[in-house]
Amino acid sequence: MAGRPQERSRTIADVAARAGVSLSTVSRVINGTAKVDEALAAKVRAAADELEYTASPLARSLVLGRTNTVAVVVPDLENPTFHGVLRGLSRAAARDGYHVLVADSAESVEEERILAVETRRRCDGIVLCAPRMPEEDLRRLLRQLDPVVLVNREARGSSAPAVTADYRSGLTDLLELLRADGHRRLLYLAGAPQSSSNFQRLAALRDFGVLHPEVAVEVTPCGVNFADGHDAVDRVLASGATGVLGFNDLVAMGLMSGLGERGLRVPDDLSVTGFDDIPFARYLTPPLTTASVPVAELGEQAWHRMAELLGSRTPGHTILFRPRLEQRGTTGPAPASPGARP
Amino acid sequence: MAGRPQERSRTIADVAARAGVSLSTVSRVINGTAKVDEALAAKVRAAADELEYTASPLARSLVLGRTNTVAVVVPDLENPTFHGVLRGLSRAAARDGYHVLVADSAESVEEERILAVETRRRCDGIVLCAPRMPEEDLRRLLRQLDPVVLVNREARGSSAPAVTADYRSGLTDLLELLRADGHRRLLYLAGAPQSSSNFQRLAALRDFGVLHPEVAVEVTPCGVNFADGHDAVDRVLASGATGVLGFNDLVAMGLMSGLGERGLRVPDDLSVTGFDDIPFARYLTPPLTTASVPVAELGEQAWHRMAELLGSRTPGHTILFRPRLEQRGTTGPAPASPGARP
DNA sequence: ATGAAAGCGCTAACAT
DNA sequence: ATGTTAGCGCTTTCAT
Repeated sequence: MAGRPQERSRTIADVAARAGVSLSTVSRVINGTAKVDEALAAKVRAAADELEYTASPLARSLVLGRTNTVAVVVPDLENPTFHGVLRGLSRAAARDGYHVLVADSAESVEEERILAVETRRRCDGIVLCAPRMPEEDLRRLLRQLDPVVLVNREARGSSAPAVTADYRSGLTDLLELLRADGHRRLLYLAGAPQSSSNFQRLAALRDFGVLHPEVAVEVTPCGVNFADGHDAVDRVLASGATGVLGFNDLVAMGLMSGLGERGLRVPDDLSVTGFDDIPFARYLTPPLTTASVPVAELGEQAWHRMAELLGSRTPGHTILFRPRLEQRGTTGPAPASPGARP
Repeated sequence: MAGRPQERSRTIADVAARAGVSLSTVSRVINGTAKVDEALAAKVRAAADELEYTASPLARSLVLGRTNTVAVVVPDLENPTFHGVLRGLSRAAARDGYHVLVADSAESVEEERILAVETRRRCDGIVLCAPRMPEEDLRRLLRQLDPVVLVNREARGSSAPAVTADYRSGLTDLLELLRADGHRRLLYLAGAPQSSSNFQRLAALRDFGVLHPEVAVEVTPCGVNFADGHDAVDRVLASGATGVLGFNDLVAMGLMSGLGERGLRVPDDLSVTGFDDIPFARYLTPPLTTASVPVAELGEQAWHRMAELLGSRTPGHTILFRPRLEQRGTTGPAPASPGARP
């Protein structure tokens, strides 16, 4: 004798009727917002249980002006970094009873703005990953989106808190490592030219150039994916560099794969570094030397900043994770005779 | 003379007042639901533009009984399979003007049920990935969740459409490949014992055992992660198998890493296969032989099934993607003397 | 073709 | 302590 599925879910009025009380009393009992006689309260709870009542989040949101939802806007759900951020954020938010909406702008900077604004209307705040948006556009957008937390970049002139990694110091560590290993010709495979984190890496390169004029550092545009790294192999070989810094782990892996196809050995012929320390990095053969960025923690901290904003507590400060150098198997002493290659 | 940020967003009443018309007229113009005099319509549009008005999705949802949102519930956002599903789903849904909510049950089967039911109230339908939920519980849950689309498993006795890969045939392909390469002792590293896709793989094992009694096939519990595969290396060596089938690519990679540490070579000493064909699989050294599952398409098709359900069109049929065998570098002829190992 | 008014399900004054 | 009522912002009868 299975009952047919309930056509429409129960409303607070059903519960009130069944318990023989007013709507407000039900509301008060459910939310514990005011004192209600224990006998009545019990009746209400019983009625609610019997009807399997739960309040409509929609109706509550409308009247409370609060959705208990935040959205995370990312340029590309394919990127391992955003997986981590999303995971960290989603779990942290869930612990505080918040839901998360995810919006993927599919790499389009145009879309990103529209998407963020539209999405904003369905939630209480935005966690924004917009690495390539020009800073001026970003500032304007941030005002529309408020409250908003930035991930992986900052915005000068805005009070929006950011949660990011210190890409500059991470790359500096990698550069110093290669220098200490005797490398004197280095090549950086650049990521998206407009992106904030690429910019920071270039800054590290400049600092390094000033500090160590004896080391030649070149830059070549490359990209952010495995395929980009793979395709860069010719330029890498032509450069004569003995140490190559990939924009990220994916690029480094792609390069290593291409190098392997050419019969070159890492780190014997060439040292290679990545960036991010994605889960597989340590398991490559050889394991990838990289700068480790705690992506899930980035997401978690992004939530904490957001929670502060939502609770109108003191706006949290921007927080920077310093990447940790992971010296593994793809870097080693510079080869004695860099020219001597197959 | 920058205006201060608008405190509250504009309502339809603001637009009506500014255009000198009634609320209904504004609504009709905005939604194109009825004929409105062109002159009036123009005034409304102008007013809406000037006020940067967009209707509150919340209020619309409440009155329309439709949120234009679907949720995807996954057991673990860390799993590469779900990344793909989420990506495919999110983009496909976005094309149809739908938003996506993501809920991560953090592996807890208990939570999963509560989470799904709770999340369901905030959206129009659920895309459910619940590989380990007992089938009876699942059936009950499906009724509460309706409409719902299942990913990566089916539920007998329920009309909920499913989108999944045919894990059984995928594993069969892998088994046949190893057999053709002369392997006569095989070992399967099992995933989560309760999981549907593990179950299907075991079915393939049984079929294969019947068909090819000359091949010995063992099963050992292992897991679903890199670390699980890595930790299985002792059991693998003890088994005397010359061909090992990892539950998935992660497990296979972990195993290969462990094998490497022991000085064993793949595929010379041992053949290894994965499952899924995650993005890195082809780039490992050697590239991983695996059964390719198009995860993003799984997500995309899940959306299409959901869209059918939401449009109350004929409920879509369950759809099965047949994994494609990717014969790459980790499999090869069985070694002449399987016992002769370091 | 347009407007007035009811109502989606809920909360929070405001009464009592 | 409990009930009555207004109202969140919108769509949709129902009149005109």
